[in-house]
Amino acid sequence: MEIDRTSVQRALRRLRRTDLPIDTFAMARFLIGKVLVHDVRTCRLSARIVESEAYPVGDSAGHAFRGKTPRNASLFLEPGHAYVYRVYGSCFMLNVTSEPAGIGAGVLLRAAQPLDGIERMQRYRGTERLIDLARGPGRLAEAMAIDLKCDGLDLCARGSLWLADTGENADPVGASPRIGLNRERHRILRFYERGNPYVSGPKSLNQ
DNA sequence: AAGAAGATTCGCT
DNA sequence: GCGAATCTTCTTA
Repeated sequence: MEIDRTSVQRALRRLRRTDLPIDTFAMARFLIGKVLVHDVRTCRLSARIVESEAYPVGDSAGHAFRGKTPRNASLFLEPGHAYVYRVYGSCFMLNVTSEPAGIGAGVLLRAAQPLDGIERMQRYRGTERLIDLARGPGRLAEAMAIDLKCDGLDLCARGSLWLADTGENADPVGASPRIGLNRERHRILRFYERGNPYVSGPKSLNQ
């Protein structure tokens, strides 16, 4: 039977820190099929994560590569914290930290399938098109009301921004080089749910 | 002090 | 497909 992913009657189990892998590669795969939830006032925004990118230790494209600074400090928190930064003047990127405290690494959330709060997301995004609400990291952040206020939040605390497991079986996960990078462009560090139309990037990367 | 680059998006051709 | 928008951070191109 087809699983209904549009119903608000959805079983969302809050992920605890002990549920998370303590490894950047494993975290990037693990997050595919999980749900990102942001409770803003009385409205719940939620979306199923369908695409991620790993920025592991030693990656010269990673923001932690040259050590800890005020901007990237959140990357050095325990696994399951949010690292949010602004790029190109107007876009926010949401990452989930993925290594033990003191080690800077994370996973970028690149695309998601909207579940709850779709009307609100449409307003934030300025478009009705479901497929475009969170397809791309900047769009995902805008749809989910993620900005610098979310930087450093613990996604495993009882806060408004959290991760959930639906209990559904994960679909097959594909891998490819990352998108939009010059450094380390050869590495296979992007993960996506195969065949999911909410995944971003060119078709050639989504086989 | 100034300039380039950047984990992107949107609108136009 | 291409280029502008937009602004913070890091480098000295």
